[in-house]
Amino acid sequence: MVGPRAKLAAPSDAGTQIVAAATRLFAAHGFDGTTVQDIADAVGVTKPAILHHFASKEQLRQAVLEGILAHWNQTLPRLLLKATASEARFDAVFEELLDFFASDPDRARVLVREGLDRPEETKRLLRGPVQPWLQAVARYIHGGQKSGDHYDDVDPEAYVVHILQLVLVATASSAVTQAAITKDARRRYVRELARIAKAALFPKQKKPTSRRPSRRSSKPKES
Amino acid sequence: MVGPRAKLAAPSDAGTQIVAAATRLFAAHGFDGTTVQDIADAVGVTKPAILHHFASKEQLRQAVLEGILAHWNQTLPRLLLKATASEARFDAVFEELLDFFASDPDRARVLVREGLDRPEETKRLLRGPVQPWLQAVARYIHGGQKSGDHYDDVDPEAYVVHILQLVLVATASSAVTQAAITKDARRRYVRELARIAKAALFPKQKKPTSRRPSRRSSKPKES
DNA sequence: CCTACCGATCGGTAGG
DNA sequence: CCTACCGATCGGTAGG
Repeated sequence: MVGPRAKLAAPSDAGTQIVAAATRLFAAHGFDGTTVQDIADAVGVTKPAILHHFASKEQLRQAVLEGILAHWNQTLPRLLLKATASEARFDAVFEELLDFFASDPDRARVLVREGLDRPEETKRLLRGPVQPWLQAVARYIHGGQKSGDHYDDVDPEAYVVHILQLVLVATASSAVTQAAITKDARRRYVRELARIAKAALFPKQKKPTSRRPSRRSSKPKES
Repeated sequence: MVGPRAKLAAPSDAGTQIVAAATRLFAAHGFDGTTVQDIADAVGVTKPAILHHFASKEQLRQAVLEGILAHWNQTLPRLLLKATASEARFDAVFEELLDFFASDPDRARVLVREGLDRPEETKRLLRGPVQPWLQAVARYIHGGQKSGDHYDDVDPEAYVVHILQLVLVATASSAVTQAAITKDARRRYVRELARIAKAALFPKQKKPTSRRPSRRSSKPKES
């Protein structure tokens, strides 16, 4: 142990640096496509040094996943507090959900890969720690249906799963899929993503052929 | 060479079998998570036999991708011929699109993995051979907007990208994500996926609280 | 946390 | 000479 002064000077200790590098490399190349040596090189230590902090490559993977889920559990409750079945709230919450993943696409990439590489473990995750959050959002939507704010043929549980999945993969591979959009890709990509999620939930008051922004107050039109 | 009779008797030759096994294994474990020996074991031959047909593991990956794209190019034109901006047509075309991927989820899994593992190559694919198909669908939607069948705030290019992405990932990881739905998961999963894609495109005539299927002629309801 | 290694297995290729 | 493989092993590298 070092002195109390040094404790605050080194909050980013070795283990944290290793998990950060591993998250980035697992996201880019996958678990099998990343060697312990790759991580050691990224951190600037030797391979045995990595395996001193994490007894196996497998334990390093679990640490990466736990780091992502911890960040999730820290952010999601605050995000859900904002959620009600009003249109303005939806925009705010959805934008925050996007920002949460977009702020570090590597998290989304790791999660998408995990679903492909380890389906059974991911199922247990979905049926366990993740389930309550999905159910909470589904209940919000169900409440919005009763009050007439949402379409009544929405399947709240399935809707939440699909939209979360769409946000995940859209974030994970945004750099790739935006290549299919000819110009102003980033803005249109995010905008349409939010529009789809919203249009599948909220009935529109205005006619499809009318152009006047009749009721919405400050719609950020393209300039 | 053998006699002409034997030529027709062996349409599923060694190369075809190898590509089929490689597709399945790459889908489940990824390119780096699959060894040439794994593929050899799956086919029932030795490793050098695999590397006789495909000079390297890398060339085998390209053969797998080409097989998927060939199947795509064979099916998509017929599928697009059906597409017009009518609601009934949308149901039929979207169902076929789902069936196309759902009939072999491994294809979707390989494509999702490819987007993560080789972003630059995937970008080139999207901007090259895939682009015309996306543009064609986008033009259909644009036409539907002009005739008032679709919302006028749909971004056709971005919509096509997102919905294709959603169908891809929903197919690739359906077994996993359905675990988050408590009961009757498969039916509700597919049904809500189609509903989201459709609700983001077609304005609804009926009020959100009404239940009667007012105008649709032969909706394929659950039996 | 390093140097120095292990059992095994990697993708790929030799001669036959 | 060709093809479609085999048993064995190449030089390197994996996780530990």
